[in-house]
Amino acid sequence: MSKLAQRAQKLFIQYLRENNLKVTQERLALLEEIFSTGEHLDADELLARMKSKHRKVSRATVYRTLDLLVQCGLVRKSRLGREHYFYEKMEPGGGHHHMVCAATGKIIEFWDADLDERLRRICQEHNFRPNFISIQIQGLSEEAQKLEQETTFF
Amino acid sequence: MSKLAQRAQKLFIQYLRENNLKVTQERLALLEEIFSTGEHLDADELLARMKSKHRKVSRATVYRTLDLLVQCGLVRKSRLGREHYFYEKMEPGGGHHHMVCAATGKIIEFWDADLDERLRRICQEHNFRPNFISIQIQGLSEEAQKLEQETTFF
DNA sequence: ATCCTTGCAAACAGTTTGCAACCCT
DNA sequence: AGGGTTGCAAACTGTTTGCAAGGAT
Repeated sequence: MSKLAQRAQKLFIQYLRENNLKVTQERLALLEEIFSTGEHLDADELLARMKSKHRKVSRATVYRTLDLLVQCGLVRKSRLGREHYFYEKMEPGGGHHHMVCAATGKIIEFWDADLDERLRRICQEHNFRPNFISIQIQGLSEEAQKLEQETTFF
Repeated sequence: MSKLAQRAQKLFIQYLRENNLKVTQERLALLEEIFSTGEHLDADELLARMKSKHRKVSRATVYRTLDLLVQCGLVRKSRLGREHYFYEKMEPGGGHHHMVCAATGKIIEFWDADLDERLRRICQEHNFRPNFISIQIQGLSEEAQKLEQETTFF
């Protein structure tokens, strides 16, 4: 288990205790799985991974635990232009933005400090606190561009 | 009917004819309603408006017509961090971005030329054609900030 | 007359929830 | 022991689809 994962577990347990919630096998196993993998995953993916690797957990528990993790700030939940939510672990200083292909759903991550700074200023102007910023650019990825016939009038 | 709406209708009819589709009452009425109102609306809102104003149209037809309008570039469809899609008419030169409150779902529109330019450059770097850019910033609006107790560890 | 479109209701996908059995503390 | 938690299945929300009746060309 990585150092980050260990820290996350500690924080999660702390959060659970503080709120009179139980530290269960399922919750710890889910947290571990989330922090042991790459970036984006949706509930089904997580469920499948749990089924194959650690331990069987019900779909309901997956959703309920993800909810808890979002509430305590260890995971962020977004809807990137597609049909379902996806989740990703929060990493200290691991800020990044997303670019989403409107046709294929492909997600590209990128980071641009200038952009970030400008965004924060814009948020300020609108009295909007950017506790976490997640940009979503809809566009067409390379692959999609090949298939596309454009029909834009304006 | 505004000039923009008229132009949209003309283009829509042209699009329909070119594709061997029929110019029906329902389609025209839906287009008119979309172009006669403000910015964002979801399928249900549109359905409700049709029910009260012009003419009853079925939910299925609403979705099917919206699809057509998206395909011919007169309407854009996004998912702004929330549970359903929303649609908005395309206006020539009416580019704008969205900021979405992660808590309340409130949508703020804004425009920032610098930001736009920077985004286009980033898209280029990733071989991503931004046929339309729609940023989504997740954050907390003023109202939500009042209710919120922060629990962010990182 | 032909073929497309509509409306209905059923199907669907992803997510949420009520409840009895179960597990943490 | 007690109260939160799990798993199951049913409920739910938003969207899509099959099919018979109706409308556009």
